[in-house]
Amino acid sequence: MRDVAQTAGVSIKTVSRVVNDEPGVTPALEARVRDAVERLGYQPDDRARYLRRTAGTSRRSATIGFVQMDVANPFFSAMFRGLEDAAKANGSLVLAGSSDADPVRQDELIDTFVARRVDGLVIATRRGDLETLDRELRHGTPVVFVDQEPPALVGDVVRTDHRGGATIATRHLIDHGHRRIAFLGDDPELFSAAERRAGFLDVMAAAGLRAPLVETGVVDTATAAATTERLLDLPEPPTALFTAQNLITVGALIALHRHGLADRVALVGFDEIDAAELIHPRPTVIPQDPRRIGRLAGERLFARLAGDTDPPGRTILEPQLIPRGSGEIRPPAT
Amino acid sequence: MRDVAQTAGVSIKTVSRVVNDEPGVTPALEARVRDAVERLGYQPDDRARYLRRTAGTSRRSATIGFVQMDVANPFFSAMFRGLEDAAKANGSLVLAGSSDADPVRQDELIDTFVARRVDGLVIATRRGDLETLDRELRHGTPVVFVDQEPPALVGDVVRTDHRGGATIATRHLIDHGHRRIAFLGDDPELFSAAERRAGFLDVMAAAGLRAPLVETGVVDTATAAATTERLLDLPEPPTALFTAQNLITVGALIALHRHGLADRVALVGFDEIDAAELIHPRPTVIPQDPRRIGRLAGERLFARLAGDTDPPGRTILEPQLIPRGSGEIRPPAT
DNA sequence: TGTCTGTTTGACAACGTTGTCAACCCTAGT
DNA sequence: ACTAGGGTTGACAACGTTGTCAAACAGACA
Repeated sequence: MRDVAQTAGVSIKTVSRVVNDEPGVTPALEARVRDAVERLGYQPDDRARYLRRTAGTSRRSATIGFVQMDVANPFFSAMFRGLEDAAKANGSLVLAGSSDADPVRQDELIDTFVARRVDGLVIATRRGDLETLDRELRHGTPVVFVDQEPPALVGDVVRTDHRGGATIATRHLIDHGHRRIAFLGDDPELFSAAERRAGFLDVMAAAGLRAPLVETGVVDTATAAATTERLLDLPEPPTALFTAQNLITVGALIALHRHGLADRVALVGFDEIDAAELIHPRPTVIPQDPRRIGRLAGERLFARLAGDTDPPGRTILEPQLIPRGSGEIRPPAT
Repeated sequence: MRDVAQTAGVSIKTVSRVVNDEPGVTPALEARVRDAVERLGYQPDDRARYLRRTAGTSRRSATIGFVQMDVANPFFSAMFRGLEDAAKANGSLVLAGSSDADPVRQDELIDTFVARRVDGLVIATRRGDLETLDRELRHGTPVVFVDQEPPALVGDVVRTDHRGGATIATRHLIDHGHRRIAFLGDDPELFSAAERRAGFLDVMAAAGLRAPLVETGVVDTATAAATTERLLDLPEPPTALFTAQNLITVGALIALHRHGLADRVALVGFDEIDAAELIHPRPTVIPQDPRRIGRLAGERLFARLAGDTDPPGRTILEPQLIPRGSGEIRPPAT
């Protein structure tokens, strides 16, 4: 900027005025400055700009931080996109990092984001405790939790009704005559996984059914396939599966195909899966809407930044079941 | 930081020394400072830090910018992850934005990233011309192009050998006896799409075959399905399809299934598709490795930042065909 | 005891920008 | 011709941090 001022033969303040479209600059001078800007390829430094501005008006860094489990997971990348849409509407950018469900990495990311003075944080946390966050919350940085819910309601939450979705899925299978229903879910340390399991157990108990086939800690497709095969080999195998996450659904379907049981054992999955149209039987699922979750989380955040001081609240999305075939298979006559 | 200094009863420089682990601070003072930092929940402001540092040692903002078509596209989110891995290894973060293949939005993103003084840019550009980039390149900001290639080799390029992959796919179909092969590809304004089409046409010509069934501008699954149905209804329908992108492959498969021709018409697709194991017949594909592309792009960028001044070069990944069934279907005896 | 050395500490400028305010110029009104 | 007033311009401080350098202090040696 100093160079530009020198080239144009004006003070740096005048250059500042021109690049900020402030009124009160003679057209002739403005033209000289713009010309110099062009020639030198000058671009203002937002870091210095925001540094100075935080004092006067309450300008922000126009950046929000998104801590997720894994950027490459379609569920999170769709959420990312929703968040980006909200950020764009508010002239902001999104800094994103993957925690891989590692609490240490998660804290590192939060620290780094805060050091850069992001205006707010959106977090899909695995962790129960939130020591690191405490500091930021005290600092006044707004935090929105997505998908997962922290033990205490220290910030807004946007998520699917995991428990309700699981309830619908389980009831659907019971209504289609199933009694021996297996549950396959992720690590119950995750709020979402625990809730889905709880929903399953609720409905089973309410229907007076025992639930001996509850598998947790199923983290990927391969494990899901292996677990499913083990269940199918039991003396009394399940007549239906409730697979409580997208990767698990895919793994279970692979196992069913291998055993030639895809048309005999019912399956309802949580989350939509890609290419569902091409799979036989077409899978019945309870889809989430991650892009919407991301967008809503972003909107909550920007509402906070705009001055909303309501106590933290929950935005719960109610999922619906999409019957497509696999969930409507009836149990064998016995 | 001033507050911390006041609380601990020392100068702000001493606080700076403590938080930066500089040597030469009495243990007693250091303890007082650390205590004050803890009590006040102080966190240094990286913006100011880097602002000051750019002068002395050649410190960077420890941020790189990633301009992609769509964060939510699995191809790009995998690439994002690879880039993040490389960034993490270099203590950096990734700022990402979706251009939706809109040149205006793309330029906006580039401008914003540069205004934040990212250390480098990774760009998956749709665009032919690169006006906006010119300025950054002159400025010395390194740029790595991924997946797509700009008209002039103004920066490093990391991408799959689109043309070579298309060659392999086409030859594979010809080797299995096909003569009437249809091509379905994305907008040829995209470098990758143009290259794949060129590879297809090369091989067809070399084999002395005419290629009247070349469909371009197929941008999504629905269009791909409709186009495929139109082709199948021709008086002389193709006996094989080369679908030059993941979404197109899915759309074509849906159309084939609807017509009951999935076992009769051969198909080879560019890009891996999810749940391939579950689809019948299992799709033969030429997969790319987007995560690796992202990682390599990141490594090129950090090599540049470390002082590498070689002329810009290409890193081309050679894809391989995975035969899984759909590509090995032979044409009807006529 | 005086001096020299080395270690610890702090005052100050600077990074690139904008907010504040005073100085300046021009025009118009007396 | 002088002054008031408005519009244009620039000098300077400040944002939060670190680099530079000098001051202050302590200890060791003659």
